[in-house]
Amino acid sequence: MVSSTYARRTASAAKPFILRPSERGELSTIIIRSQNSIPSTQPQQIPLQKSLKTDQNASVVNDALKAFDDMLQLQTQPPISSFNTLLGTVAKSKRYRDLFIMFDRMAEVDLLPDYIGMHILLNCYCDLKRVGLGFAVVGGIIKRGYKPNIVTFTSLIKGLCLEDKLGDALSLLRKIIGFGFRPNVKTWGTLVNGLCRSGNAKVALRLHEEMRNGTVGFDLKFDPNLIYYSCLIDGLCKEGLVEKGKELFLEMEGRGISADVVAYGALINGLCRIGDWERGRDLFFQMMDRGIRPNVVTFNMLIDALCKEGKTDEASGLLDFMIRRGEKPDSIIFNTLIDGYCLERRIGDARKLFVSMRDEGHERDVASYNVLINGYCKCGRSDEAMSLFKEMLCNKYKPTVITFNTLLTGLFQKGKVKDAQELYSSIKDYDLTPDSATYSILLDGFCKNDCLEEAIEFFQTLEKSGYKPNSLTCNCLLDGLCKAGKLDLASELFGRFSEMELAPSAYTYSIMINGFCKGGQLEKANNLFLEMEKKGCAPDVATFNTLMRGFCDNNDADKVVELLHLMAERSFVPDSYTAAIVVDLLSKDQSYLKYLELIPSFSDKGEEMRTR
DNA sequence: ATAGGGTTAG
Repeated sequence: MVSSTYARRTASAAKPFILRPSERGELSTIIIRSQNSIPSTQPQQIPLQKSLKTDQNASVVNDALKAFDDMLQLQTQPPISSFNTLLGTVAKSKRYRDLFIMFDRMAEVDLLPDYIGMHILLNCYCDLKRVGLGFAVVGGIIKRGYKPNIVTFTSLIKGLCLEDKLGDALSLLRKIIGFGFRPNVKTWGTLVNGLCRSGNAKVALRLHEEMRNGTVGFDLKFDPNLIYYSCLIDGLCKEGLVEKGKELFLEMEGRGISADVVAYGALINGLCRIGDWERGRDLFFQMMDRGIRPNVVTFNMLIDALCKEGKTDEASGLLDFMIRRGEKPDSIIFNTLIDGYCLERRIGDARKLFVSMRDEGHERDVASYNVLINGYCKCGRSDEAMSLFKEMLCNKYKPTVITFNTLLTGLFQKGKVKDAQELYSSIKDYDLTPDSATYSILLDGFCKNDCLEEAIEFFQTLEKSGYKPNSLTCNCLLDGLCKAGKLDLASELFGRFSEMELAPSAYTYSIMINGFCKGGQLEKANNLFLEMEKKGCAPDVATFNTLMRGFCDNNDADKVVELLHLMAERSFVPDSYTAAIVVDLLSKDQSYLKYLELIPSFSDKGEEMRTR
């Protein structure tokens, strides 16, 4: 190992520590007084500083920053490990902007970070989704004569996962295993988390099972812990595989690992999301019986679940209960409840809570505004949504892409195409970049407001700018073209999917099938239905419904019945659209009454699905 | 002194 170089400078070379607005867009700066100004013990805060009021770690971090500033000015420099401790504290609080300033300050006095310090920097880049810079740091680590270890690679794997480079993460893992590195439980946890967050919980589960069963194909010390299991359980639950999650939960406890509030939360949230509020509540009580104290996050899951069920008053009661238990509500809880009122179209109550937040000293954040703006938009009150937007700007809240996407949706819904276009062009003025959702909203908005030309033109501009539209964005235009009867243009765009390296989804096919059906080209619709299966894209209930609706409207009842049989064969659960088609079919021709027998077989399956 | 977990808004 190479020892770190300390070149010392006089204490006066170090500047007072001035923190700039951090990554999270905090509104002001704080100044930590340097020794030679006022010898105060407390860091001075300018009142505008928002995050610090709510951030419990803020004082710890501020103390660390002050100590760091002091240490840089000492005549006898403390050991590098002391700097590392402070770097580690700030890194843990995710105050990356401050962390970079610390590294800058160190560089100013020629104090090179050592092995640990470089890993803190590496991990920081990975968290910021700048894994390329992370690799550069690794290059620096090697250049300095250090050897990367499993910590180095775990950080890189996380960075790759965060940038959605799952394939690269996996091949890096394979490579280091080949080099003889031994991934540990944190490495596996990182990978499992990465897989789950990118919608690959099933892959994570397979990996888990292979490791557990010893069939993974390489030498492995499998020693899962609570956090590892929590990642997996949460990932499975988020993909709706709650029963698998429960199994893993039991497997974990079977290994003597007791669940904590997070592990329980994963399951409770999973159950709530699939609408199994009863079992979610039971689990909540079970958790409390075991002496595990629910916290704000747990309560938020339940409050959100109640809100989504339309039981906002009960949700509000639960919030009171939480407060009585001594948990301090945070902005997320309030935002959830405000959203609940909005969902119920109780915009007055939503506004009241929004106002009372400020009056009672609870910090609002940009999401509070976004939620309420969405509420107004959903109620068709886009003017009030826009005034709220202006109000948030006046109050120095920085809008996000979500703010714009919400407003754009609201404006298009009210047919205010010009306003929407204007708002869209203003996005860049806020240092924001539209995302794929913005593009979809624009395309969809143009199409639904009879501005097909604008939609086509916008799409072309996007492509010319080098942007690669994703399939969801293409679907918007595709749907617009189909609904406008421009089947030739739609077919052309559909035909370009592979050239654009996009895979049509079941939804894409449904759009095209619907287009052909409405255009009276039933055969083409049917061929597309057959084609999608050949290409490995499984139709879903909506695809069946679309095609059946086409045949039904075309009075081809036999074909509808054939498709109904096919659905039943494949254990599809029919929905209300399916039901409407069947009803239509029967009203057209009583002789199809005999096919009613299909319905009980469906509903049995539906029941089975629900109770499983 | 460096790597891994849960909640809201489109």
